[in-house]
Amino acid sequence: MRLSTKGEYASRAMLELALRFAAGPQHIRDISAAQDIPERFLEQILLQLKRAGYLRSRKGPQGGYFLSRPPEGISVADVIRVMDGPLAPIDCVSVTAHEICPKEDGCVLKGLWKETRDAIASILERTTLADLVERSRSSRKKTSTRNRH
Amino acid sequence: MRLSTKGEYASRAMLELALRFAAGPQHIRDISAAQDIPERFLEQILLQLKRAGYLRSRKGPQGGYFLSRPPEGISVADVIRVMDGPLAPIDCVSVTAHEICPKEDGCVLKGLWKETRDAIASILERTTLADLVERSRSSRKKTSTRNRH
DNA sequence: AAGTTTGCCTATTGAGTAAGTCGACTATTA
DNA sequence: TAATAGTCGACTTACTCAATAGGCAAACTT
Repeated sequence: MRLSTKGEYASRAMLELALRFAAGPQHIRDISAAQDIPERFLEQILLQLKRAGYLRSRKGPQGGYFLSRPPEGISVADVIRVMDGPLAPIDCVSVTAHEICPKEDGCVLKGLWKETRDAIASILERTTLADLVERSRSSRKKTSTRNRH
Repeated sequence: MRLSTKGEYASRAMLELALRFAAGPQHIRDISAAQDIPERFLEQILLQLKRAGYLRSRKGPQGGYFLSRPPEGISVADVIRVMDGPLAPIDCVSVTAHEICPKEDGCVLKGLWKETRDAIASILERTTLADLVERSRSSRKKTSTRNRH
């Protein structure tokens, strides 16, 4: 039940972009540095997220990446599905990659996998980047009040 | 968030063994046939589950595998952990493979992964092989009354 | 217009894992 | 003692993951 490194990096990068949403385009290099993600690897990840429609970009100096819509409109599930595919533990219970199970009869395990899928999806779908930003800001306030820019 | 084939096969095999728990040792071959799992592959899986303490075996004619304790005492989480390792999406929130996160401060995502892990674990830990057997029997009764042996 | 900055795209690599196969060995029982 | 069945380790094949690299295209600067 593992999340790929790519999926984790993508989540972190999107969070970073959500945190700086108001500040306009962000360079790959800066996101890479802020979140400690290999630059060339991050490049591919952002590109993938762009192709999926969650990011837009601008070239040249003052260029960079930015969310294609406000953080409220993008869930963690959206991000992970782009990077890692369906959330379901196995395909026969996936909503996005539904595949007919040859063993239709009394496959009790199928019910269990579906339950699992729904539990995962319900958490990741209702959690938006805006939620993460909010949590991030409130936890930062509690621990220390440093405002690095 | 994928379950490996091995994890799925293991679950199916254990369910099969739970269904036939009263009948004594079951041959690899029969489990393989009943659940449509490659025989030599299943061999390894059962061996692994044996080493983990969930199965016992007997050699020679009338030999085979059987659960080391009643189906109530083995959860699906137990089985999957043997085959695929920790249930957690990433190691820093795993109970079994806990690893210190270098980015301690305000890692909001960590909270989310933990929530996800707990949701998965709660389902798979409370579901025992006995539960699956029960569900299997009641659903079999509903759809048809064929009793293949 | 030239040059710099930045993202865009494709290919490649190296490591590791996943899924499955194989051959020989050992214990049990008829 | 022959047949049955599990045990063990090695091997294979294909694929995926994580990352790197090279050149291209757009945009901004001077």
